Amino acid sequence: MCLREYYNFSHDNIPLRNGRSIYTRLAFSFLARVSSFSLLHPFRKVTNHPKTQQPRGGGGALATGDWRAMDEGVVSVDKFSGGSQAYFLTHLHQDHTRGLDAVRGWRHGPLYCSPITARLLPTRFPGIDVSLLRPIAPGASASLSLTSPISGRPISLLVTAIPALHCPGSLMYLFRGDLGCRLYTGDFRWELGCEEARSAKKALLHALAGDSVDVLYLDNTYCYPSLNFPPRRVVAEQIVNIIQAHPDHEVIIGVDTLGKEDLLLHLSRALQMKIWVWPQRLLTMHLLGIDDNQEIFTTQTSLTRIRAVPRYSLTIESLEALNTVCPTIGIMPSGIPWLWKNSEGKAKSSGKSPTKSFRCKAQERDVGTIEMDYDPLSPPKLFENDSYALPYSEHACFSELEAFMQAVRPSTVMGIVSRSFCYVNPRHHFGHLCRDDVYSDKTPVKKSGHTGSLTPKRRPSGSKTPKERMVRISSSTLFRSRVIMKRKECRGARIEEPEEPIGVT
DNA sequence: GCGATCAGCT
DNA sequence: CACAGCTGATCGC
Repeated sequence: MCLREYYNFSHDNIPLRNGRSIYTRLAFSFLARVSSFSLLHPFRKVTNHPKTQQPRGGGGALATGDWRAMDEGVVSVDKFSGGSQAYFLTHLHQDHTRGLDAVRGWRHGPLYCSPITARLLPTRFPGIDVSLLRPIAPGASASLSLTSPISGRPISLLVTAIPALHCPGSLMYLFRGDLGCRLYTGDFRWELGCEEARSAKKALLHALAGDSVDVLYLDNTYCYPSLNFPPRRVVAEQIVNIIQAHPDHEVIIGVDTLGKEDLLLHLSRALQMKIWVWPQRLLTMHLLGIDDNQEIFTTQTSLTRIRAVPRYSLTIESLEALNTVCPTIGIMPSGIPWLWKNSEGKAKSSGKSPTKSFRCKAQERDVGTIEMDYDPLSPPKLFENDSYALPYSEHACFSELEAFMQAVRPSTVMGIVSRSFCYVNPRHHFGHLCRDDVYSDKTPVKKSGHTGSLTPKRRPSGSKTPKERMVRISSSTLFRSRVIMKRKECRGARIEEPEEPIGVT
């Protein structure tokens, strides 16, 4: 395949070191966007107010209707379709910003987020009215005086931002006040072996001030008992070793638009090498302030053999194409288990993409239990001999979720991720860690919505007994249930409103 | 014709 | 089977 052919086919945004034709559709779209980049408006300051004391028991001070109001007219998290009085963004990944309008901007109301997210938002949503942004620093609180759209009575909330350690600027939100005590984790990691996570735990416990969480909305992405992976710093060092073992290779690392910066920084420092990123990613790095002297990241391909490329660009075809020009290895740092489990470097290359190869493996495993525990002694391979997948995850693994549950001990817990590998309701695994699991045996396997409003939903029975839930679930069961749920979603299945507010007895 | 949303895919 | 994200098709104004 000649170079021109290579750049003409779909994954044409991986550059070569000779620098030819590196600017791609992605790069051009970045340039178009950056032209409309404007300076940030000075943000309105968030003031702290004394904690609003509320009776225990999950907001029992208010009538049933006010719980629905929290869904319909008070507060939304990672949901921006309007109709609420205050909006909260946990982090700037695309699947958490649906409803934010990139062109016409944001008009629905005050939008709370971290200062880092506020800094990045105008680059992703150029039309946003920054005067509506309400940055909350990690650990800080803000008080909200809202109104029940049903009763017209005032609602006081105190929200505290907790570092989520998922990607730069990611936050959890702890809500206390007239609607009870609710913790929305967003996507998070919880590596208690690291100082950052211990500090986040401290901040969380401090914010709780002895109060207990009525409803925990949990990142259940990897809520499956055998999904455990090492801390990120351990995996980062493994990636260093892999690159060092290929001194004459180009290296392609798949990353997203935000996240895994610490990995790239570690690689750069450990290997004493710059890292190529695409132009928008470079802007992001500079906005994050992690490479002010421009010593680490570059958009010049001639300066380095390590390139961070959009994750979707790292495929069998792109690697094969690159290897026709120069020896290249691919590295996929990802928590997705079927990428790094036991491929033994013998992937089926008949498929056009890594996905197809792994789908075959998943089907072969359907008869058995999923076993995803990571073995660091076995070099993980992605889909060819020259590619590697490592469990560098920005989401908490099962043991971390368990530790989190033990620290929080909520009255009840709900998963916030519907499109994930594990869509089993976290209550199936952590019900015993809930103080008052009022929905035992009555809950759907999966929450219908992805993220968003803060009103728990439930569906009448039909789920398993507690004993049945303890049985390890085969991947075929997971797959079938998933398909069913997806079809229901496609048909527009709805979950009815809760018959009574959580915690009201 | 345009933007928003959805479907499909990786 | 998809962490998050791209692309093209379709729909409604």
